[in-house]
Amino acid sequence: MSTRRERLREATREEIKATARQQMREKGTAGLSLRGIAAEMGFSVTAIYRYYDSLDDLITALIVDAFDAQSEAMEQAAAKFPPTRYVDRLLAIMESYRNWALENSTDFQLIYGNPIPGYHAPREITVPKAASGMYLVGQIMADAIDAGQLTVPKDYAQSAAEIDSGLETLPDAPKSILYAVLTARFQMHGFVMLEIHGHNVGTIADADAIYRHLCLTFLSTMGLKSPPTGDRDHERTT
Amino acid sequence: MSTRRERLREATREEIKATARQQMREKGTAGLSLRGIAAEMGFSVTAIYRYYDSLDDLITALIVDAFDAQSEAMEQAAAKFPPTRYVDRLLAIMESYRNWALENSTDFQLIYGNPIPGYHAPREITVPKAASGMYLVGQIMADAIDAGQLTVPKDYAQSAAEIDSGLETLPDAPKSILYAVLTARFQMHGFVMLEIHGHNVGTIADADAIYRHLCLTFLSTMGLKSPPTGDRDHERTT
DNA sequence: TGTACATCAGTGAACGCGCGTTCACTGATGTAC
DNA sequence: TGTACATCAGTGAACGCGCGTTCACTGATGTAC
Repeated sequence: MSTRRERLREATREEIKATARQQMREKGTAGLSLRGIAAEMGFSVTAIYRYYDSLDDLITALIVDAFDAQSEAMEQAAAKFPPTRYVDRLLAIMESYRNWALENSTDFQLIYGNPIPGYHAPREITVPKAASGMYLVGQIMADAIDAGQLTVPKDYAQSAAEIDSGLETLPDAPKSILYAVLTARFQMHGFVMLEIHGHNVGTIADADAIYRHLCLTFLSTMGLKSPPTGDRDHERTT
Repeated sequence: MSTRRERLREATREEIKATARQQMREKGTAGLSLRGIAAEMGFSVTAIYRYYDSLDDLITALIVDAFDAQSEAMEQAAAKFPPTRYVDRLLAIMESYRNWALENSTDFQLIYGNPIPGYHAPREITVPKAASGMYLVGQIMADAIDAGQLTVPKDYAQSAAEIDSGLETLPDAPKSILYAVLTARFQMHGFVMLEIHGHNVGTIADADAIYRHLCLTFLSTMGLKSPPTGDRDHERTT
């Protein structure tokens, strides 16, 4: 039950964040400023303070939004296939990791790039957010293994001791699966980070193809025999 | 044949860069400023202009240095073992990638992180520099394969078409090897990037162990049967 | 060897800029009676 | 239904800060004769 005023207020808060994202797109994450946002909106600078206590406050809100948006993108990618098509869902998520980063590269940099000078993120907010997308991957992977569509590589089992002591304990997932998830994650993250900053230029001609191949190679180390088809027929209309 | 004046001049140029690195360590890459450097050195701001034409000029010099230092760290790591101990050399390089990044994290961020606002790196300088460490890896890997110590995984051969069209042509190295190098590189880079910004916190307890295990897992996909010993006996004294 | 001059290192004031934040204010919108 | 008052959105001036860069300058160091 929100009043008209509350709705307007919320709308303006959103508009400020949207304008902030636009500013970051144009000038980079470090180019973000309250004055720039206000000017873009036709506001006076001080009006912003009605909606956010400080610049830090606004940045925190942007970071939270970015984590949520990234998680949601991954969930939506998975939702394009029925729950039991585990491999298709995994591949879709892996593709969505890169796609979201490319389409929202300043949000991606805001989360994973250099910290903004003078800003310190409250850890209690960012740490839990950061892992949520990876939990989803771990869960699907566990289901896929239960269903016999994927297997944990022998290598992992042989070196269980190192993995056991090296990783944190997670609820509902054995450490071998966490390790597999991380392996994929590091590759995805490294690829995307290098791509965003232009460091793949001299070596990679077709980034789409190589990234996809990287994902498929990973799945094949997880025991996948042949590439999934990913038929459009089976995709859900969202 | 350098005059006394030229040597002093060069020493001051180096001192400025060293102070700049210190400033970045304390305030982050975006906190770098000519005024801050001058104050730290007990100089007036304008004295810096005797040595660098502008802030951009200085940043470019720092970037070039960082690329060189990273390459050198990798070469020195490889040099700890005799030339034919390919696997030990590869492992040492992979470890040095992370170690250098952790020990020189602001240099690493300067090269691979968010661009500094207002600064645009001259591509003709940074692009060739960036790849030189990877060439070294590719070369050792090719030698290791020739010597029968490693092999290109079957997966790569099967999907030669995608790799062939997706990658740029390199001198002296087949694309399958480039692909293998990139696979390792993405993992290393992703791990380090996440580690530097604190995103491994909730999941990884012993980063040293997991990173090493990641490297070994990679080498085992390259056909390595048992982990290398890396005996200290065989290491060169540098 | 000393002298005249050119070169170079470093100074200090000044310019114009954009920044986050504070403060006292105006005027519109909502609420209680 | 109208009136009195509280709440809230937004303004504009001002503060103090740090920034890169330009400019005319002083004094020391090196060089040519």
